[in-house]
Amino acid sequence: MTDLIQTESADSADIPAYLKTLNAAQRDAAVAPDEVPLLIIAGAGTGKTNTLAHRVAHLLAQGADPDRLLLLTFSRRAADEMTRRVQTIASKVSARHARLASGGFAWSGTFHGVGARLLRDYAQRIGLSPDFTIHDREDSADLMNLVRNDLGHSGKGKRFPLKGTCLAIYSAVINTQRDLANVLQSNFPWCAEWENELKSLYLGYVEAKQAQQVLDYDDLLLYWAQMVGEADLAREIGTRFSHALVDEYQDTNFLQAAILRAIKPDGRGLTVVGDDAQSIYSFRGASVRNILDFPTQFTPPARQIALEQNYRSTQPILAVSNAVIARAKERHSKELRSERISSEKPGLITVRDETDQATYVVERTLERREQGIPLKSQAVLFRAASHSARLEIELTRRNIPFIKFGGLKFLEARHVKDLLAILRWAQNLRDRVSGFRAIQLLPGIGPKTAGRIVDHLQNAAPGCELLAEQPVPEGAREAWSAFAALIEGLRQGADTWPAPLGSVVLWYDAQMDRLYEDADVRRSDIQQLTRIASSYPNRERFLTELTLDPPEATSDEAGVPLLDEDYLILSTIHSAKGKEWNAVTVLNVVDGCMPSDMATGSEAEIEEERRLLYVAMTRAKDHLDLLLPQRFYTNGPGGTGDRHVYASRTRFIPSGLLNAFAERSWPPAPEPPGLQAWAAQHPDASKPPLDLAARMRGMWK
DNA sequence: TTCATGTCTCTTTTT
DNA sequence: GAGACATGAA
Repeated sequence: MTDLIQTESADSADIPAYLKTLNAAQRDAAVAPDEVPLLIIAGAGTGKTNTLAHRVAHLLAQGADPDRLLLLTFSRRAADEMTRRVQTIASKVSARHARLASGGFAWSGTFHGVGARLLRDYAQRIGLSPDFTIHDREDSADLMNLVRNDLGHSGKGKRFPLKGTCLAIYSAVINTQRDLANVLQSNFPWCAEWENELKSLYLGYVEAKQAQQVLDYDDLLLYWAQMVGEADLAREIGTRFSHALVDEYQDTNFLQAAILRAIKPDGRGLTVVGDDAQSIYSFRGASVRNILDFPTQFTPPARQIALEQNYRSTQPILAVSNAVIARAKERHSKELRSERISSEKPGLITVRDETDQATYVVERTLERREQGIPLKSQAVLFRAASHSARLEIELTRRNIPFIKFGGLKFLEARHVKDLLAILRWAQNLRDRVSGFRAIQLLPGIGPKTAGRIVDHLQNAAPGCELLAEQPVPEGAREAWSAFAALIEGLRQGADTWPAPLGSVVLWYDAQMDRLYEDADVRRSDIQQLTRIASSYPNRERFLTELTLDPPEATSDEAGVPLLDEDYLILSTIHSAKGKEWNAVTVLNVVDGCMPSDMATGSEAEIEEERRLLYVAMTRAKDHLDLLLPQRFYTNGPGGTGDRHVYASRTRFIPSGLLNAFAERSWPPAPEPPGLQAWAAQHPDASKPPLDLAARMRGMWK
């Protein structure tokens, strides 16, 4: 007894103050020696990111240099969260580190973002121009389309895969590092007949990117992986970073794992954190194998620490979540525990259709706000961005502010892309995608003329691109001169910012009424873009960083609500990972949405959908509602938009699980009209309201 | 060659 | 409800 107390007090005396808030397993993970690679298997809500942040704090306390820490994760939202938490906790280690609270950790971010920075640093040594531009998915698809047309793959008898599909296949090949035939057969069987054409298309695509000094998202990883495939560079980059810590490791793909192995071949200084039950990104090449096989990839093998104490959710919420994931086919068995007692079962609410669903959510949300739960602590989650459309209408109608994460981005709007294309083209006249798009904004100029101009410029010697002399049809000459002058002005004023933006907006504004019927709605987006642009120091930074770090939330109003304003969170489940809210509502928990109709092809896909539901449910701290519209509308093939299907409860919640939920219908079924109700309203009535039998008899009297 | 119009197909999740 | 593609008029 005495012994025990002594040990305990001795222990707690040894524990530095900044680690005292952790439990034993978390602390083990935080202070584990860095000579051996470390794998932290952490269930939902077990303080995963918090533990990672404390490990960073511990490394700093032991003298690590914050500029030599590589902190990586997959999604931007997770990266922001990780960076923020690490900064907060690391700044508490000592006065010396207090400055880390605001900034610091230069190498913290998404794989793609950090990759882009490293590639710029080493560009010259790997034959890359340091001012390469980065194409987002749409730009990449457009370039793919240009090449596709050049090769004559479009419009000949049988339909060739669309540009987006071509890019998706290409991306799958890169990220999984499998060969084309293999990927086609397993993921895109309906395109298998085009294998040869696709191969030549991809060669053309790669050549086009190189000619224009453009990288796409996948290149950021591919070039990085190739770069550290060279022993010299691998060593150099490996020693540049004393430690590499990766959050959400279950979402990494083959390339990302290869990068880590290359810079930390013996695993020294390497820490990865993840949860195989939350792997939801296999559609872009993520592989659970990365986390399952991690320990054995090193000698000595990685140390493994599991975190199973859940601090987030109440017991009843965790119970149903555990039950949902327990039915998964293959998983790292672990049972999360919670000590948060509650008598409130998660709700399973049946509503008639999506309109009722929206009304219910709004009323319930307001009710909860009355009970003291601010809107910001409530979230509505859904499988696909479009599922919240009706809810958004209802929220707007009732003047309830909200922010939506995921789905169609601001940057994907056509008019925003137009404006960016002008700026990008001015930055790099060889950028055919931007030029092709920008030039066609002029009246009287179509694809043919634009293509010709773009070709001319590509072949012109650098510095000799004479815009005013480009061949344009007579009718467009005047408009072209004005446009050429605008571009020249932009090129000369490349180092002033954001002043030149004004002239572009002015020019574009004049074109908008001709281009768009709803020009006024789009104008407010242009205003917002101007505001965002002004916050960057120069044009180059604006254009390169916007692709990797675009404004991630959209709201009904132009401009993000003020920070002190309260607003409801709407988010796709994918974008919700790593987050938590007091009250969580999940929309459309029906077969067809969860699992999505698009993802029922293979068992692996269905299993991922199950994990997706698990991720959604485990975001909730105190209140969880799953909504089951009895029918929902689809824009299915042949349908005109108002086709609806009758839906049934998701297969992931079988009947055996129902008693763990509080089942309700909404709106509540009306009291059956009849005597009882009537009698209740007329307690003194002795006669029925209408005695039909007496009337029948009376007809014959 | 551009531009307006009609028909057909496809519709997820993120960097 | 949008994008790809075809068709025909200017």
